[in-house]
Amino acid sequence: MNDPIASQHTSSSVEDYVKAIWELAGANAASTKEISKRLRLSGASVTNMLGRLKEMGLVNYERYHGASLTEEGCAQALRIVRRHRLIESFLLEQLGYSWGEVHEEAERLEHAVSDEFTERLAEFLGHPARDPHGDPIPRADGTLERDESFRLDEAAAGQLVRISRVNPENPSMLNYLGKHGLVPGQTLTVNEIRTVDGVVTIEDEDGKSYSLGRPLAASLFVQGVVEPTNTYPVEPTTTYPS
Amino acid sequence: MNDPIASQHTSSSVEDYVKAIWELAGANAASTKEISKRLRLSGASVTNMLGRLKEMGLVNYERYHGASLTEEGCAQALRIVRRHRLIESFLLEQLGYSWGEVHEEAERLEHAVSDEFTERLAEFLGHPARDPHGDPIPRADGTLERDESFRLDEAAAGQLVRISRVNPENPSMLNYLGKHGLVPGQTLTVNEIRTVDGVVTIEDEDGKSYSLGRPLAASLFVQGVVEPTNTYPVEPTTTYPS
DNA sequence: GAGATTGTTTAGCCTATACTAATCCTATAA
DNA sequence: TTATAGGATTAGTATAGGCTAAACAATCTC
Ligand SMILES: [Mn+2]
Ligand SMILES: [Mn+2]
Ligand SMILES: [Mn+2]
Ligand SMILES: [Mn+2]
Repeated sequence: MNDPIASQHTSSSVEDYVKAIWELAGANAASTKEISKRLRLSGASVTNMLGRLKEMGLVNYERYHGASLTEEGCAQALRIVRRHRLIESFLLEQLGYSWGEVHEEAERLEHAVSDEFTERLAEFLGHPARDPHGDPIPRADGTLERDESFRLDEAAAGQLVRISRVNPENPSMLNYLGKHGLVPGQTLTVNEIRTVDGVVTIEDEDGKSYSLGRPLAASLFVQGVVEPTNTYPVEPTTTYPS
Repeated sequence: MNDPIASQHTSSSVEDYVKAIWELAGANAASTKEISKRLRLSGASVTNMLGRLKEMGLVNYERYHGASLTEEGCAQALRIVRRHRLIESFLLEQLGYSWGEVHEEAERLEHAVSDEFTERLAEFLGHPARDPHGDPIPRADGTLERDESFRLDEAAAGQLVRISRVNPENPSMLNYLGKHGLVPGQTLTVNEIRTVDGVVTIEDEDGKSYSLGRPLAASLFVQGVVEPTNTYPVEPTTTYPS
């Protein structure tokens, strides 16, 4: 059914398109506009590529109705995302890159490394579960830890939460958050969610409090801190981003 | 004089051409044929690219008379070779790649890493002077340790020599040499150089002896082991391969 | 239901980098 | 000095992946 030869040589362009669709829409369809905005390409270029991705069996696409990943396309996307997040981890933890620098470098390297390299790197790093931004690293078998976190500005006042991940898109926000220790793993108390302007006031473990504007608050993803109620160990997985 | 913008975006093709000329000819001119054989491209493709490399100021080229690197081209080549050899070192020493596997992976990665990555990797590895094959790693400033080694089959019978590098081109030979500990640093005694068939008989530090056919003997580069006669520390450098 | 708006596609074009086949040069050998 | 073999170039073509401008479709507003 699938041509295993064809699925070998995906160019870096193809890989970036497939990844973009996965990040934008998960299992749903992404529009031409969304993709073109994210990849900073003209709409015409995207239309053209969607046709070719369809030929390659990587997306379902009908003109004027966007594109969604096929199973093959989703598998490809996960492969690239795994590479990306492992490489980011390496850059930060081993080479001493800063939080804001890792993304750009990984964006290029993800297309150049082999599966061999990827798995050896995973081994070298001790098979990390999450990247420096708290995003789960897809496993070699193509499964992904489900992420149950929500945006900080959607928390409730008084709630005790833990930062699980941050939006990696904006380097200057990353920079600010990193400087103040607002990184994955940090526990926070939500003091106030002000509906007027969206400012969220929080207090960290050391009792230091911050007032974060909506853009910053929306780029912090948290999970409620609760006593575990599970009696049996269930680890839900998915293949799409949260 | 030089356009600093133009020298920024060298594609991976351009980088491979420049590196090939450096490896084939050093400061001299490489012929279209030589380049096409090394890169496994048609002669027509090479002719075409040489014209463009000339436009970019990377080579001196006159049709029918081969191409030699300009200063700018040589600097580019050294940058790529530095990346290549540092990456090879990382793959072998840190990720557990075997001798035969490192070259192919480095051949792709050398085009994807940034200067930032390269220098952080050099730091991470402790600024190694040579790669796993014994080839000197160009320094960040564009200088290169001069290599005074000669082919094992050009040694003299009875001579005491040390392996300084091995030809990295042939994976199966690398494999054989690696398996028998015939790696850079190993000291050997040359027992016989048989002119009839080119077989070289050597003895390693443990007294084990080998008879190497011409192809194998020619892919081992050695230096004579002598007492140092230098009274002042001179470290000769160059920008071209030996 | 008719425009107006906005997103999408088509048409036409461009560059980089390959290829083959045909032609042209150069150097060597007689 | 000239024929010739082999290397080099040209001519013509292909593919991937971009672009702009113009035409077209879907949706939103009145
Ligand atoms: Mn990318
Ligand atoms: Mn990340
Ligand atoms: Mn290469
Ligand atoms: Mn090497």
